Amino acid sequence: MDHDSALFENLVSELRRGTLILSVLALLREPQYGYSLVSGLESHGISIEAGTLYPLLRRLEKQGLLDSEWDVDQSRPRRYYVLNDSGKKILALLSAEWRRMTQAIEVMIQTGG
Amino acid sequence: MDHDSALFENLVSELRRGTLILSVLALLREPQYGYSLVSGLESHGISIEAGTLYPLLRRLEKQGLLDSEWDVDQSRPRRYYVLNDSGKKILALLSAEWRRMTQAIEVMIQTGG
DNA sequence: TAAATATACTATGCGTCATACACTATTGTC
DNA sequence: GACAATAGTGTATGACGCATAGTATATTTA
Repeated sequence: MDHDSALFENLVSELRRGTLILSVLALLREPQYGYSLVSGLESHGISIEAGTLYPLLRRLEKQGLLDSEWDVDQSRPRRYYVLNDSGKKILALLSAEWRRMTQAIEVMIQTGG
Repeated sequence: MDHDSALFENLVSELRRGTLILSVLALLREPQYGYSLVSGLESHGISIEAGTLYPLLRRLEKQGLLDSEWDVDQSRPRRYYVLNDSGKKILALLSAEWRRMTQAIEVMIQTGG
């Protein structure tokens, strides 16, 4: 990997940053376990490592946006995560702010200011 | 400021992160000095502190995406920054990736997966 | 039986933003 | 003439985040 593409990859990482939370919150309106979240995001073209996701889930739960519980009734134990009311509220606010930002940026990309 | 809005502000900060670079690069297709960048971003609804912008400009220059020079012919010295060829290339790539990401996220926000 | 997939998780380093801080020149107002 | 507001550039540091690398096991498939 040459310098330019390394730099590009780094900038893309930074773009992904922050939006990751929004993506995860959006998917967590329905209960999901970690592995299904990784697959779900991947299927939407958003790649994330498990080692990145789990600490994020811990943090979101600590911040009181989601709840989690183990399901041990299936072939294998899975820990399910889902938004609670607070999380749903934040998701709505964040989505609105996201759209506002994307529109502003789109204008700048197109016109240059 | 209560807990919820503090949390929300924090998440918005994270959203802004990364997109800041894209915004700055977009505006720097035309030469700008620091203060004009802050005003320009502000007029698009993207707020940024000068203390955040200048280190970012240093970094982008160090990464070889932009050039800068002092203009001392005006009433007051100003340092102008502008994208170079490498920066323009990166901006084009990054814009494309940005649009791809926003579309993916929009789908997730709307459908939940 | 071997390999691939499914599944969960932690620790730590590196990089980035935000805040606080420091400084000067010009313009406008009373 | 004095004072405030605006214009303008920058640095240092702390808090916090992702990414990488690593660990571990169960189930399915070949």
